[in-house]
Amino acid sequence: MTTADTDSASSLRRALKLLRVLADGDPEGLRLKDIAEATGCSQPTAHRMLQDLAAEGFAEQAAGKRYRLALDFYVLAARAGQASGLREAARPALLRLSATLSDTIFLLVRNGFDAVCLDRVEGPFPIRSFTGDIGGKVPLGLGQGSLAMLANLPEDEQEAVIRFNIPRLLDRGFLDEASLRSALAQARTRGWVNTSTGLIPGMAGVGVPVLDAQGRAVAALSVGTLAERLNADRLPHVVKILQSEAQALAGKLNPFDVALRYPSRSLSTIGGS
Amino acid sequence: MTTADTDSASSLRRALKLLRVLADGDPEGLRLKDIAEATGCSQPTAHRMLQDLAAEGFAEQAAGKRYRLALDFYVLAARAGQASGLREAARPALLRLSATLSDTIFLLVRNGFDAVCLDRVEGPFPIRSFTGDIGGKVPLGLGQGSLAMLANLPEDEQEAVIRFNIPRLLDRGFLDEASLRSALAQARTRGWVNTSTGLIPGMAGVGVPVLDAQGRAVAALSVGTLAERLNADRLPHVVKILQSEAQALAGKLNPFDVALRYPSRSLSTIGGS
DNA sequence: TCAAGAATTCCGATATCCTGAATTTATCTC
DNA sequence: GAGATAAATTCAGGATATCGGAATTCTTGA
Repeated sequence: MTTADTDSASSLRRALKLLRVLADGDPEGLRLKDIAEATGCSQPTAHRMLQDLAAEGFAEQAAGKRYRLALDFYVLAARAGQASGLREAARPALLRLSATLSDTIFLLVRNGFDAVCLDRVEGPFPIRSFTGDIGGKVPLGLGQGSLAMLANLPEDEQEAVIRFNIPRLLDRGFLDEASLRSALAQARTRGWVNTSTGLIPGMAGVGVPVLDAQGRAVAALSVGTLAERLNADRLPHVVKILQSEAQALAGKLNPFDVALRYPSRSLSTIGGS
Repeated sequence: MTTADTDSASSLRRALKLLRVLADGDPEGLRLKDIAEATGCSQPTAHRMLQDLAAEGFAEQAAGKRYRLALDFYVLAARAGQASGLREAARPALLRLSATLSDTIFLLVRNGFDAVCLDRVEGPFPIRSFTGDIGGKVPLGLGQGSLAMLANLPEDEQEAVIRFNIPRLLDRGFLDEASLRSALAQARTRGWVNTSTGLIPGMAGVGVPVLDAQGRAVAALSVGTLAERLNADRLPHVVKILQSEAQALAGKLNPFDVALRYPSRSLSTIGGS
């Protein structure tokens, strides 16, 4: 709690919070009153911020006076940057995997103590997953890809993440620390994860890490499918093809230094909030 | 120039400009000094804004003190594009089209006076296009999909767009207003556009509009390929399959009210800047 | 049609933000 | 490897833009 987020913050930070509110809210748009309430600022203030956001193309007013994020925001993010670099680089792999396996494929990256779904290509089967849509977050350790990444972090980081995430994992139905650690050990030695034990009934998946030059996990590719589609016959094939794509992707990533934004400030920031 | 962007603007708008600078800049990150210069504010000011952005997870410091956009920004943006859920809804169609035609498929939406590339699935052939990557913009009227959308706007809107875009189109190699209007008329009656006349040598494409319940274009599907791959034999087939997907997509869109953000403020806003 | 609620505008007080200078840190050259 | 240069970061005072309450206009629902 070095920098409290409860009380006063700079006007910029309040505006950014406002953006978050918009992003989390109904895609159809939010009413000014609700926005003001959610951000904790007065109605005129929210209104003025939204005016500025709209003037810059970051927000727009839909029918019914509702405010929502505008396309420019998306365009900006899509255009450039490290995250989208990875996404662009991985897109062909996702498409190939999806076409070959006829299943839903996820691209995850690590962000602090979470795994974030950067991209997803849907297969023909209806899937339920923790990660959910693009942009969805899960604690590191929950789910195939998420677990695969956690297993391939440097010792100390892994330990810090585990300590921080254990309560969150338990909250979401995970068994206990011992089984997490044994799963991690297995994942590290085998190089892949499968979740047939399924916290989600009827679902199963395989996740493999994408490693950087130092052998640390920077991302993960994973498959989510129906449990019946991951039988003993098919599993080895799925693992093999996933690993092959992950390795190819890792090769392309060499020039990138995917920032883990971990040791510097984020630990205290995230831990403290 | 109602609201000048040259001189003073609210601090929020300056911060948003800063975000633009970051997005446009080197993915590896930008130096504080250059950021300050690009945004036109002093170095300490830029620094403070970046601190706030970093604290909220919108920016981060890569190695070498360089600043760049951070993951949270992309996560948020991923949802901004979903304003209409269009991208998710269209994804399967894009994949089918790409698989069937073995060509590059674009999903475009209208945004003010531009067509924006919301999604793209690459085919095996190397393509050059105006729209470029995801997030890329072109003036309405330039390119297959862009033209298909413009052709299917309500009269008055179309007229306003044409007036505004003519100079921009001429700048980019378009012939003249008369040929634009005849192309639009043809596009409207036929229901599709093909650009074999190619402003880009060797390239050709087909674009069809995605219409809402009122018959207005809200999006477009288009194919971009090598001119030799769009011969008289194949063209009808491509048109047919594109139209069929566009129609199916339009059906899915019924419940949505895709805001055109047009008549209210955007015209003056965009026109004035 | 009326009424209640929401959105937008206005205005004064004040907290916040900006500019300039100083200090620390990194980078470059030899 | 060490000095010098340039950038990054911190600090403080003063000006200004920001904030919130109240009034007005507009919309929504009865």
